[in-house]
Amino acid sequence: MDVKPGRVSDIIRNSSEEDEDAMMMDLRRGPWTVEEDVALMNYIANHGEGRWNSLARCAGLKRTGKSCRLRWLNYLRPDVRRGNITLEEQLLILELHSRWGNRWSKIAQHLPGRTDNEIKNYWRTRVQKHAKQLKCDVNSKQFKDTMRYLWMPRLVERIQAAASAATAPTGASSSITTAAANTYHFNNNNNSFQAPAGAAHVALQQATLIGNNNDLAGSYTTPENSSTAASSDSFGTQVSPVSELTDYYSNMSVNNNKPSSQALDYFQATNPHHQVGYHDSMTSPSGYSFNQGGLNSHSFQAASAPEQNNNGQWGMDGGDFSDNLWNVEESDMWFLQQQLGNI
DNA sequence: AATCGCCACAACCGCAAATAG
DNA sequence: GCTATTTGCGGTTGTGGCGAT
Repeated sequence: MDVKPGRVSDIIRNSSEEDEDAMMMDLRRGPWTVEEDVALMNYIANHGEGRWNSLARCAGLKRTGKSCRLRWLNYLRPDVRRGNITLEEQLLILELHSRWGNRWSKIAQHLPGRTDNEIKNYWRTRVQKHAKQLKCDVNSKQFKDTMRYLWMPRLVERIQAAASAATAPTGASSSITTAAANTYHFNNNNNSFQAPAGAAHVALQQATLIGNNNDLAGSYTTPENSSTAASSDSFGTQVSPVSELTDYYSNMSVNNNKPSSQALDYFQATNPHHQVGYHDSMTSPSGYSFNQGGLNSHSFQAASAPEQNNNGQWGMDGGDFSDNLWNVEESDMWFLQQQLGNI
């Protein structure tokens, strides 16, 4: 979403305690400007984060400490990962939410670089939308079973397919150029961030941060390449090895595909106690049964779903592969609706 | 070309827990 | 131990973008 510079109307004027303080001090709220972002980044680069109220004052920002903290954590922090939620991340979110419910910050701890806000937004916009389209409550047993027995196995399939396809050349490299043009640079000489020359605020929305001091080190994935990087990025190492999903995804046949994703490995851990993989017919605890035909990639491809191309492939019509991974979510909806129709 | 409605996401709000003084 | 302040979290809202009409 593009963010326009603040307006006069953004000056606070209502009545909570913090707002009254804010009004007394003529504090701003609403979208952040490039100048504010740079001021905040520079201050944190030199003094570190914490003590947000005093930080806001000392940095010369007419913002509440709360607002500064949120801006930093959810947006400016160098390690914040932007761009589409990858398939692996979707899978993790579904799994972790089924375990912990709306504990967004806890879930976010297992998705490096993702913020609780981003995950919460994903859940509300995507997952709840699916529940709505399936005409069931997002917290209902039926929807949870649908996620567990249909959607998640389907995601695993797609991750595997993506891993195979990733070995083929893609045309994703051009995105790097775009990102580079919208990049904030950290100047090591004077410990300051510099906005790109003539930066419109819209550029900030897609900018990556490149820092090279102790606190702000490294370069970060771009919105465009974050999806294609899914199979080899920083998943897994912080993820608990214990998953209920392993019960369902154990012994999955991966002989023909060799996914490199650690996240997928996470869901494929061998469990000697269970011989039934997701390709087999399953009956959910609440009594819904899901036949293997719907979960079999061959029969699935043979069906006349809306986004199937002439080659019987999913979304691989010559466009950017990461886009297709994302857009294919609609075919998931079609697929889930077909399956539920058979129940 | 203009308008409308929906969607996604950044930012805000209120509350509770943690920490400082 | 008490109070004030700060931090963290989950829920909600406001707004720009974009497709449909």
